[in-house]
Amino acid sequence: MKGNDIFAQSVADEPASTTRNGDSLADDHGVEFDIIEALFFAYRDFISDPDAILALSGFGRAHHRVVHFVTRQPGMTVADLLDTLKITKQSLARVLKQLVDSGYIQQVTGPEDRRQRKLYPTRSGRALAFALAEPQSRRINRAFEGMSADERRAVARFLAGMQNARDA
Amino acid sequence: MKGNDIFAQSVADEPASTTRNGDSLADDHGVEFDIIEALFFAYRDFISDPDAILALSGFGRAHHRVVHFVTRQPGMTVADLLDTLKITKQSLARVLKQLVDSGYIQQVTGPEDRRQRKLYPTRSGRALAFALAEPQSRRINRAFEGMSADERRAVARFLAGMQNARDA
DNA sequence: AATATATGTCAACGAGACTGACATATATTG
DNA sequence: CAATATATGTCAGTCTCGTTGACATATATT
Repeated sequence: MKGNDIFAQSVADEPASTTRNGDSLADDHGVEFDIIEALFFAYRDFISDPDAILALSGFGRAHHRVVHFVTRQPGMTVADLLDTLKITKQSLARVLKQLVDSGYIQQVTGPEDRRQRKLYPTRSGRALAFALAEPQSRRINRAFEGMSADERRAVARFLAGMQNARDA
Repeated sequence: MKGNDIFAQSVADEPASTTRNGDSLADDHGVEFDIIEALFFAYRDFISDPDAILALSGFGRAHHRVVHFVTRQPGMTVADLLDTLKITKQSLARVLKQLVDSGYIQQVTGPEDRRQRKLYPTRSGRALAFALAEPQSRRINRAFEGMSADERRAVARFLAGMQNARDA
């Protein structure tokens, strides 16, 4: 209905580039469109793996991240976690509370600084973290198949190079 | 206040693994925790690049994806786009409408099948797509620095291997 | 003529992020 | 010791972007 009769204008706008090479026209200007898209699809599928498992506990991806990092670095403080996830404490609060209430994470008053709450996974928290990591790990190993150790190191270097500079 | 005096229980729960190697204990079981985390940080920083630009137009990441794919594949239908993004049409509707209303995307009735709405970027839509891709592309090239053509191909193969099987 | 398909739209909802303001316990500092 | 700073928690409201379900319209297909 609306917007159909502006076809003429649309074509007049940029006919050459729109039809130049028939299909994809964005392999231009040296922009890494292919890698950009590959990253989008790879990451989307990568994070979809744990979703089924999370749904069983009624959790989401936010819970996944928390359980993961606390398992990776037991004893980290709330501030550490906020810094790692780059979210606000209000945002973390709900998720963390649910994980504590459900018995996946425990908070311990800091032995030196009693204002701190050091975070530890419980046994089931660790189990959950591993269960969530397992399908992702299998996907990674599948993607690594047929690659030399050098090539695998290149992938790791690439992923590190994609990150912002870290303060720590 | 609550949850602090269960420390004893927490420690009794799993003392060996929690303290075995001091810091990170999750390099266990052959799980690819390092790559999992590297992907998390890499992707988070990667998508943060365009956010500042998007904020200027009042758009979000959903708009980014639409402008990107329509620019990459001009003339794609709404169904194509839904299939690519793996979201519902109701979810796409708002975002697409805003982009059309703002003059970044045009809809053209399909010449063969008049039920279809083929999607094209306008000149400013293309400009936006390129502006958003540019910092991401620079980040990718930075991560590629010092890598051989073989290693770069390995990265591309890895990202492809991380994706689910595609129908098309 | 009946049915299927492509798209659009209304309404309600949920996850997960945000800002702003304020409370409490504990450390640090003047 | 008093004042201030820090770590954490919490209440309230908002935003983006996804969801499901139901229904409408135009066009194709059978």
